Amino acid sequence: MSVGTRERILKAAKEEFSRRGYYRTQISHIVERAGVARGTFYLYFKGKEELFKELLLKTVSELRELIKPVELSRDPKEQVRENLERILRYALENEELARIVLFRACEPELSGPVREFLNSIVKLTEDSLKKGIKMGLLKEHDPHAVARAVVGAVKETVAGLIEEGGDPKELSEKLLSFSVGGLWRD
Amino acid sequence: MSVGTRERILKAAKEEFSRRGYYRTQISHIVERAGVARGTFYLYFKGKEELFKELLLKTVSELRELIKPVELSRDPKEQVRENLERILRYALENEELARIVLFRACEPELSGPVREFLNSIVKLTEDSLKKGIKMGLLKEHDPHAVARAVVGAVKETVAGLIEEGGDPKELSEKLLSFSVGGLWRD
Amino acid sequence: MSVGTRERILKAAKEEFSRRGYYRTQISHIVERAGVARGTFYLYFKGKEELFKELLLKTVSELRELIKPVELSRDPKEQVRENLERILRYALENEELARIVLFRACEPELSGPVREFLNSIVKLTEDSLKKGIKMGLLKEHDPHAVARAVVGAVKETVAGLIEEGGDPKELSEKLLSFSVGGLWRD
Amino acid sequence: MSVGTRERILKAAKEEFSRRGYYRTQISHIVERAGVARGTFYLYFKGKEELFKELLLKTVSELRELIKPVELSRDPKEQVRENLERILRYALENEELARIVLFRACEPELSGPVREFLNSIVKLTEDSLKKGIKMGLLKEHDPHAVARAVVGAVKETVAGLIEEGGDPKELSEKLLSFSVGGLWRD
DNA sequence: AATGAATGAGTGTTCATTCAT
DNA sequence: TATGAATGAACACTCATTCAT
Repeated sequence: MSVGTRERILKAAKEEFSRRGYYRTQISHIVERAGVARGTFYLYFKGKEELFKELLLKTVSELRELIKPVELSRDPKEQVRENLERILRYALENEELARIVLFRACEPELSGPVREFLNSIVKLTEDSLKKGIKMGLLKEHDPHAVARAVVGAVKETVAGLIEEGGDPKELSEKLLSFSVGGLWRD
Repeated sequence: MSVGTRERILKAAKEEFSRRGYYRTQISHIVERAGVARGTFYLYFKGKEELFKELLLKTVSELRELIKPVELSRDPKEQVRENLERILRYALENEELARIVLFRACEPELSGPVREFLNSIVKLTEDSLKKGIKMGLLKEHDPHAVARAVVGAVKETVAGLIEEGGDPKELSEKLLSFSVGGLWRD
Repeated sequence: MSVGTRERILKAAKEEFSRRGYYRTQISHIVERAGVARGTFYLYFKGKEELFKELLLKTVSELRELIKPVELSRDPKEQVRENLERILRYALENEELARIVLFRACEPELSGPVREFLNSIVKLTEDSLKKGIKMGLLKEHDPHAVARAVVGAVKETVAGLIEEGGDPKELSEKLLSFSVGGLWRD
Repeated sequence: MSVGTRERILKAAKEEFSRRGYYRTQISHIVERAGVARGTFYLYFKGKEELFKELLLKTVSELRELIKPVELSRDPKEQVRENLERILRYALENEELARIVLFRACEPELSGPVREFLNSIVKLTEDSLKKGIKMGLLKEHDPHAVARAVVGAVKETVAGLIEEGGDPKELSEKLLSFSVGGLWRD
């Protein structure tokens, strides 16, 4: 068989979870969509919760790999923009996973990996901001508060991309331009 | 009785929903916390879903009232900052409601009012940006993309305030300063 | 007050039970229709079941009183017809009670009084038939089987009167004529 | 397995419904009697009400098939008697179903199919009576009133057969003889 | 590896009844 | 007498999981 049973179930689960959320998605929805029997599901996954967490962990780990550390040898703004673009592109190409991470992981017991990921991104951003400030490149903002704001701006941009479509490259440029230059003309 | 039964149930429900989310919260959790009998719950609320929606609708409607339109007679930046401060203060004083709206309203059937609210705020922001651009006050950004980014920044700042604490006034200033002036020194 | 609270409740209960049946009728239906508070109901009745049984017992006892023993000094057929007419008239004037007894007393624990009443009427009819046979007035039918048939014919005629209306006197004549003379012309 | 799960549940349901009536019968009664788990019930039936209605519909449809139209080529009385016998025999062989239809289908929302069936039988009887009158075989009775009476007599005879036992053939003869010839000797 | 019938703990909701006022 | 807020036992139905085949 060209595509394994496990992959069929994973694909079906992504679709169902992203449409219905964790609690409204039933095992029967998943196995029907995957075209396998109920029992087969439990040959590949310990249960519904484990499967959901696996999807979350896989996604945040892939997202993490998309974020490359900024090197001093190249323009840092461009590198940040590339990171943004990669994330936006990933969300566009993995819409269901992005939807699950952004909108469907809200019960406390399930959202742990996502919250950790976001916190680590906030931390990463904060450290970069601190570095930029120290190097004199950035204004003297409160790095933590601004890091949260920036991460929030990115999250919402990703959400917008998923809901309304758009071009990852352009959006990354707009987001960067706003973050870097602010709104005010003067 | 100094405090009504309905209020006791509402308070307990806010606490439970904000801690456990909609699906993990059972009626028995709510009535036990409220110190009333199971049947009493149904004297005041049609059911679990209705109660949850009531909490969501009440919150977004209160949030909406906190946002005052910007008047031309005063400094617009200060008015925007006041709006931000009011929202942050509300979230701090109504932590449970804020947590429910931000983190616990994610199942598609329940999150409708919240999504509508956020979309309306994005629209409002977008219109303000357009006006500011037309008046020459703001740079020529894509108003829609930037509006999403700004709303995302606010959302995440609210989330940070709830999770880590902070001062609404200071945070509103930091948020405004970042949005207005951007990160870059030059 | 011209009409007592107890009577108001009884009246409301008759209406509700006859429309909805025992299980679909709730105490709240009865007290709302009666215009009294929930608690008041329990000042006058021990509970829902007791009230229902009271209605049944009252009705069958009133029905019983309508059936006069046949005297030898007058035409027996006319006396039977008068009994029938009285029963039909009672059903027409007490439609709700009749409906309850005929259609709404079907759960085993509730229908006891009605079944006993019907059995006693079958017995009464049977005895009359036996007497009539002994006196040479009636054909030599199986008295028990025929008594059931006759009682069934009366029951269904009462039901028809309630559902479709009609004149008690005429119906009693038709019923008697059928029972006495049968269908066959020859 | 020699007998299917669905049949086991149906059998148990017939027994419980016929003994306790619709509302007093709990799903737990049915599944315990059937020897299956609670959830198994819902694999085969949508719910308690649907199952009850299925039993009613099945029974009235089977009863309907037992009633053969009277042909002109044979003695009409004998054909009517055969119809009666078939119905009585069915009731005897399907005591639980007969008991449900006769005694347990009394709540307005549930009794619809039974009422329709009885009305159609009254109509059928009425039409036959009219034909008989037109052909000069029967006396000039009010066909509708007499049809109700006849159907009532049959119903009660069925009830008596179930409660007290008896021979379908003999009972059909007695019932016919009473209906055809009446009670009066002269 | 795959099936799908069977399981049973869990949960939202109802409604007759009580009791403090 | 009358009230009506409060009670809590009861019940239908769901659905993740198991297991014999």
